Amino acid sequence: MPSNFLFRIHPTSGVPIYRQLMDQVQAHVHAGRLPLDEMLPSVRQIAEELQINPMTVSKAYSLLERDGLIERVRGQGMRVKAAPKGLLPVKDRREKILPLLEQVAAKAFQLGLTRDQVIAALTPLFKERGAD
Amino acid sequence: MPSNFLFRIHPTSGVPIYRQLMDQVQAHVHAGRLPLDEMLPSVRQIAEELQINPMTVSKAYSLLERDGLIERVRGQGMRVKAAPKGLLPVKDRREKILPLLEQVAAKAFQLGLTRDQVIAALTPLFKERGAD
DNA sequence: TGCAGTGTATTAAGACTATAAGACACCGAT
DNA sequence: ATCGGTGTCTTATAGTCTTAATACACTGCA
Repeated sequence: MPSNFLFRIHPTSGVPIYRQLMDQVQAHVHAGRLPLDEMLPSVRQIAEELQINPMTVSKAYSLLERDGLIERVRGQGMRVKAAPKGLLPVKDRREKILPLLEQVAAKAFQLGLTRDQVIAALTPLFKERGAD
Repeated sequence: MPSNFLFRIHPTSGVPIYRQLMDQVQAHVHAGRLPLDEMLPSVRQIAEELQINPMTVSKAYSLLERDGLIERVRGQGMRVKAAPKGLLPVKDRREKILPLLEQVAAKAFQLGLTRDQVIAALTPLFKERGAD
């Protein structure tokens, strides 16, 4: 069993709890801490650990399932799902990430970081996955 | 008057508008883009520009005044009360944008977008800010 | 003195977030 | 079949966020 818990809530951030959970699941999947086909902690388990309501966790899980990142296994729980790579045209996928990129550009401007500095910081976050 | 507007709202971020405004005012003050004793844009001016309610801007201003960052001048508006802090080292500024970049990388991974595709989508967003 | 501009108070309404307690269908194992 | 586990549905309640329309005291200026 994993010794350290995977999730944490930042109460002062202003971001809804279910959104924070979604972001962290996504990050863990990307980082490989939640491998493919791995079962996620149960809603009651996370709710107990974070002292929040199970329905809040359920809301995060449901939206992640809608996004195709995880899947529901009846009577079992939620499982990390293989990315259905390429179902959507590139243009649509780009549109989905655009709001995030706008935040990046705004924050970079705020901090006085150039485009190249941002790219330099962003590049190592992309994992090597052999040929694309 | 400055040609470029100082504030921007990200509707998809989940962060309340008044919190976004507070963060941006604070960043501008710290960076010196809003110097000491400078008058801030009026609540109605910002509300018009961002297509939001004046009371939402007022809420941000009131909380910033409570924090001592700005002060109210009756009949005039809000004035910057805090001195600009020195620009942080690049390393610290990079740290501040890192969580956002991790989110970008994770989302890109989920969508099956490569590093180059992300950069291609990000670059034009920097050009809108003028030369760096 | 008017007048336009400043932030703010008020009231009302709607959407969203989170909690609580209970119930359900489903699954695996005893 | 029973039991404990899974996610989810339902109902209700409370709080926050945002908008809208109106009004007020205050200030600088013509």
